[in-house]
Parts: sequence; C-alpha cells; structure tokens
Amino acid sequence: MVEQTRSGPPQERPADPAVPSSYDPGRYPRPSVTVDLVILTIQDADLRVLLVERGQSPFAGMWALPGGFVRIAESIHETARRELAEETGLAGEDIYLEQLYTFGEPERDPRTRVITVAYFALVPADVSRRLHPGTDAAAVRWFSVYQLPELAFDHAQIVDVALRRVRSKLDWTPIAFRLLPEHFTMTQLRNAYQIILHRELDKQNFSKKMLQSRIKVIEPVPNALVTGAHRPAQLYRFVEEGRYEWGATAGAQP
Amino acid sequence: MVEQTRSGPPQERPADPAVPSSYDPGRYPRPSVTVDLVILTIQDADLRVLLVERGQSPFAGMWALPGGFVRIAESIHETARRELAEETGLAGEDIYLEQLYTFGEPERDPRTRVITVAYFALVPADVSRRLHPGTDAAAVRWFSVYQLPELAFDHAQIVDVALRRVRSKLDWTPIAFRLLPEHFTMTQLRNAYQIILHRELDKQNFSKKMLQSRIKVIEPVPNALVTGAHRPAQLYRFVEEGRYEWGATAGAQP
DNA sequence: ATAATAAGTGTACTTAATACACTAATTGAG
DNA sequence: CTCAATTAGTGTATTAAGTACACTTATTAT
Repeated sequence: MVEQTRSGPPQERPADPAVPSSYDPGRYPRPSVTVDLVILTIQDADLRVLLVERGQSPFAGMWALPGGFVRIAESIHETARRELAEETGLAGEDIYLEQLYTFGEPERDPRTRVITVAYFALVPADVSRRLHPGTDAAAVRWFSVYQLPELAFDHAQIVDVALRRVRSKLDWTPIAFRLLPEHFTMTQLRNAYQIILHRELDKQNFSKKMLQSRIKVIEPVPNALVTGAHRPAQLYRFVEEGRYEWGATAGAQP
Repeated sequence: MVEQTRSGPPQERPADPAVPSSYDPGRYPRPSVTVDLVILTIQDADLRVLLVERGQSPFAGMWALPGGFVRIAESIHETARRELAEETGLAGEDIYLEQLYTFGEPERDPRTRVITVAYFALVPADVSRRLHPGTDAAAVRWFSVYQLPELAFDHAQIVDVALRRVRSKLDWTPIAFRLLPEHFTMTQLRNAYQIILHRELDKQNFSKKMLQSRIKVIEPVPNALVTGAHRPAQLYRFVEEGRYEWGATAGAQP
C-alpha cells in the first residue's frame, strides 16, 4: 500500500506536521525512473521507429530508444510529451501518445536500478517526413521495425511489446488515422493496415468494413479527389472519435 | 534514452570502470516507486476488491489498495507477487497477476513524489473464501466494487481502470477462469460473467459461445455432476491456454 | 404425487466475415 | 489517336457468428 503505514517513503518535501515522523528514509533506496519512447511512423511503405545512437557506455555505439528521466515535479505523461518534443521537435502538435508498459527488471540497466515507463507515439507520415532526420549532433534515425539493428538494454523487447499493442488496437480502435495525413485515399488506409499487420487485406472487404460499419469511422471528403496515372481516387477523413469504446485496454488514460 | 548520454542516472552500485563518471547524481532527484494491487474475487454473487484501512496520515481512517515499495533488487513483478503474498497469505499458489498501468501524477501522494505501478490480481472464489478475512492487526476487508467507500490517494481511479481492463479482457481471453474453482457449472461461469460485466447474459447463447467456438475454451469433466434441489448440472473445466492470442494488449508480459 | 428449482435443448433471424471476378477512369507510350 | 498499363471502384454468394425467444428435463422438498 505504498502510502500505507509500515514505514513510509523517504521524505523530501518540507515536513508536513500531520505526518508522523516514523519514516525510515534509508530503508528504501529509490530507483531511477525514466520514460522511453517507441515513436512510430509510416515511411516508404514501411513501419519505422525512431532510434538514437548511444555515444556512451554501456552499449556505446548501439542504437536505443529515445528517453529520459522523469523530473521530480512532472507527471510521467508530461515526461513523455517533453521527450517527444525534444526528440522530434514536435512541440504543440497533436501526436498520439499512449502509455505502453513499465519495465522494471533489476538488471535491465547495468549501471544502477532504472525502472522505465515505456510509451509509444504515432507520428503521421506527412509530419515525420518534414522532421530534421538527425540534424543534431547525436545520430538519430528512422529504422524499419522489420529490420532493426541490435538494440541496447531491453529495448528490443519494448519495441516488440509496442508492435503487439499497436496491432491489437488496430482491430478495435481507429489509431491508424494517427499515422496518416488528415485526408487519405482508401488505398493509403489499407496500405497502412497492411504495413502494420504485415499481411495482405482484401481490397473490397477492407473498404466495406471501413464504410458500412454502424459505427462510422471514415467519411468521404466532398469534392476531393486524387489524380495520377490512373483512375482518380476519393479522399476520406476520419470521423470524430468518442462514439465507441476506446479499447478498454490501457488506452489513453490520464 | 534514459540510459543515454545526457547526464545519466545517479550511481549506486560499485562504479563500473567502463562507465564515464560524467553523471550528476544531484540533478535528478529520484521518486519513490511502489506497487499497488487491485485484488479481485467473486463472493456472494458480487465482485469484490481487497482494501486495507489506513492508520496514518495522510488519509488516516480511509480505505486504500494494498501496496508497498519496490525493493532495490527486485523486479516490479516480484514486488507485486510479494505484496500479494503478504496481503493474502497466498504464497505459492497460481494467482493471476497482471500489470495494469503506471500512475505518476506529481501530487498523487501529498507527502513526496511517489510513482505507483498498479497490478491487478484475480483470486478464485474458493481460495478467497478461506483467507484470513482481516485477522491481522490492520483492518483488511473485501468490498464490493459496486459499493466502494471513499478511497485514499488516486485509488478510486486505479480500481476503475482495473475494472475496465478486466471487462475488456473478458471478451477476448479466458480470465474469468482465474476467478472460479477448477471445476464449475455453466451457471457459475455465466454468473461470473454477469457479475463482472454487470448485465444479464442469455443462458443458451452464453453456453453456445463457450462450447461451440472453434477455439475450445471449456470442456465437460467426465462423470462429474453437481446435485441439489434441481436437475443435476454438468461440471466443466478450462482447457489449456496457449491456443490463441492472449489479447495482445498489455497481457502477462515479463 | 406434485410443486419448485435450475439444467438443458432447438430454431429462426440478423449481422458480420470471407472469397472471388469484373468494370471504370485516368496517364503515358507508340 | 489508340491502346496498354495502372489503380479505383463495384457486386454477389457463402459461411460463420451473434441474438432473441420458448419449451422440456431431472432432481429435491413438501
């Protein structure tokens, strides 16, 4: 019970007079807590994740997920937002961000005890394309999730969990739209699904499912067509959320 | 990247000679990390959660989820197991335990920064019934999740998230069996679903769904019947797991 | 014997999932 | 200018799953 009787947490704030002083600060050495991000996007018909190259030991020279420490006065969700902004330069934009899982094996960081709360982010294709692709000093690159280098720490496992979460949510929630521009053709949408699920989907059945389901998910954009060396394609847009259960899993909780 | 360059975590273990000593231990004050447990069971046709009464400020006299600090050398899953054993006395038994969500608002504990990794546990009805129902000095009681007292900290929110997770998993995974004894009648199983989902389910359609689905979930126990002041009922048992995706959500990951 | 209780079965209807083949509108090459 | 190439878009039949609803059966208690 954490905040329960049996010798509470170490004190840090000015002592609250209402709190009995029976704490034993030395008894519970505190771990470091970090947030690691699995930032996903679709580029060149591929699902990609943003990785940074480690300059320092341990795992120097290997690639790792971006992340950083939780500051003492910020919520972990704020940490995730801040890291996302720092890493991608996307400050104000509405990027989908969801808590994934907390990894806390004692030896996952060889230096000291580090518990990490992993988040995943979905960056629309058009947004990720106009990002600085590693203009910083540090090497930052998009990698295909299907061709990852060896990753530092337990980050390969974290990416794996993120992939499974995204695939599973694809069936019940409209998160695919968070990887697409505002307007998209049916083929683009189907491609996104195929890339994420890593298998083919029947064209007609896919569009039937998207369009004729009672809980309307997408709608055509009036008078919006895409032309090219082929028959013009209708543009669609995502219909507002909030009509259905957002996959009661671990959703975008506060 | 946590474990990445920019001024790493404070040191604690004997210095690793391979690690540059550019850390700034004072820069990232560390939060306390706890595990809180939502321990659920079915009793008297009701879904119940185990709560403990707080003896100390803050929230003295209020009820709270059981929980405790993550020790420096144990994984968070081990913390959850240990707390579960301490709170219920169930040491070796195979109790379902799954990570729920991590709550990290800076002010959720008024004393100091505490990040809590919430887990939920499902205790079979027959097991929870033979527990010490608060024989300890501390007051420990089962409460109906539908009639909770006011809870300390953000624990009401945690219970709410747990309920939503359990309900959602009920549709895709056989977690209901973790709340039932090894052998059970169809009516008991349906009752469990009804209690958790808080709505009625059609008798015939329920048993059809349980029995005739391709991915077989339950099977009759040969020559096992329950008698009573009514027609005898067939006993069923859960068929081994592993045949289907365990709800790729946040499942029982390592 | 019979009433009460809960177990168990059958059937028809609606809706979703899947498999599969054709038609339509544009551009670019010759 | 015609035709090939390319991608968009439509239709239909089959199978499986979900839902609604009513009757029969086997036991115990009186």
